[in-house]
Amino acid sequence: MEKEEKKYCYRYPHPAVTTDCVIFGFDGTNLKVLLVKRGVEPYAGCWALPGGFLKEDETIEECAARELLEETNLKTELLQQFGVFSKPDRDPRERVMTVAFLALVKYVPTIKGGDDAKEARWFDLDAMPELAFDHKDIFRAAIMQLQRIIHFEPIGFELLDSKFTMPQLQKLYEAILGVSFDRRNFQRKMLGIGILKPLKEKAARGPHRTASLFSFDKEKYDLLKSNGNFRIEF
Amino acid sequence: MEKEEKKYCYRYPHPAVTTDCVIFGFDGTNLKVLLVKRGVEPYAGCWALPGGFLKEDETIEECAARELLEETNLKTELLQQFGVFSKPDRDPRERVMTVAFLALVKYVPTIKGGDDAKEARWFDLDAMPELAFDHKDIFRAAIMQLQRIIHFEPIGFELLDSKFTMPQLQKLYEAILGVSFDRRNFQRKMLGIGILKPLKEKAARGPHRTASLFSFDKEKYDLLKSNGNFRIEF
DNA sequence: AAAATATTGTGTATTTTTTACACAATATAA
DNA sequence: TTATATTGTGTAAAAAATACACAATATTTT
Repeated sequence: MEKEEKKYCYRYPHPAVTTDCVIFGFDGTNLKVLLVKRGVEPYAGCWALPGGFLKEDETIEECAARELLEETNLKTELLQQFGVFSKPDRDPRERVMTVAFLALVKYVPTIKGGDDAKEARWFDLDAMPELAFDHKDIFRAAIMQLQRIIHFEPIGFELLDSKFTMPQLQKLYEAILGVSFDRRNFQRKMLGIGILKPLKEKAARGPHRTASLFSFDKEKYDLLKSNGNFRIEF
Repeated sequence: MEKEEKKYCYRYPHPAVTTDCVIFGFDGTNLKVLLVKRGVEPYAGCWALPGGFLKEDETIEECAARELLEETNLKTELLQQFGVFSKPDRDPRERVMTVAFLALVKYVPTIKGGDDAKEARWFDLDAMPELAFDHKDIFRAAIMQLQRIIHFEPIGFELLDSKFTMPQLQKLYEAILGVSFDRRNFQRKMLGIGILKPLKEKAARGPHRTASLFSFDKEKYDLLKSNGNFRIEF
């Protein structure tokens, strides 16, 4: 290790900087998180949040987007930083500070891992494995962030298919907030916000009455957002 | 410059890391921000957010608290990170990434500058000077963060004296949110939350009727907070 | 000493929003 | 054909938000 060429030199100590992404997906019933299995030490074989080192000419946002694509081949619907984790000894190799990102993606069951053929898969929130580094702390902070931003961002539409039923939307909100809503009141509230477009189509999915489909009305959302009038209270 | 000893060497490029604090105070009428005048290049003589470089063995939070104390001699009532600013060219010297903090302090008119005798003073939000680096962006993000957290944190009590009147509290909320409230409805809402202790004392301050004083009931607040029931809607 | 001024304390009626709640319709599976 | 599970739909009651006005009082001015 000491033999490696060290060509980046500074007068003062600089930490290494990484991004780590907590990627949420929704399979229709459960909220899930995407983890990758580490191939190298430290924590080889351990599950971890996807992430990697900041490059010289990219912003922290560009780094997160690049790493996420490289490791999971997923397109993000929302990617937002929510915290810096900087305990000096959080990485045994050297000082590494990480900027944590919350990512929302449309769920696809099987993830094609990254270039380095890392295994990647979804975990239910209540069946998470041990995580490398301080990733458990980052994960916990991400859940709280998700519960916070649900009031200010239409995150349902990032996580659901472009056409979805009201019960699907409700299940998603219930999964994120860990509560349950009255079906009729939930629907009234959502429609009242004015960013749902009712479609003519229906979605048949089982031995019961068919649910109608909706889509996200992005124009109306952008209008509300720009007027500062978008807010969902529960 | 090139003659300086460069003793911290790495295999890959590492950015320098700083913290910058957007420090808010309230003088009873206006919300204010504390700025320091830079003594050295780059941007010598220019106003900037107080901040400085991360040391080897401190977390980013410890760095922010240390820098804030060193540069302003103020005790913070609330200190919370809200964003990373990382454009590769934001500092002309070298790559410097900054973690931005929001700080709330009890207002004192005159600030005793830091060790390096930097000038430090309060500015009204609508009379800010030009700022160094990308500090204008950081400042704007801080205002938005403040407007966001006012719904989840009792920030009035961080910014006001330990005893305060209802009109003072109202003026503060109005200053932060940029709106005005009906006096009676504001009082009813605030008292309804249940974290205000009415005091026997009164505060005489002018040619008019005296206002009663209140204090913050931290015990009740902690109780509400731990039950997840603290939220102020406007 | 009296009057003027500015600001505080206080309550109610109206509107809006939230909550609680039940039964008929229908797509599939048995 | 029947059973099953889930959807669509409306109303009444409770709670919360809003709009609004006048009497009280500490200081300053006359």
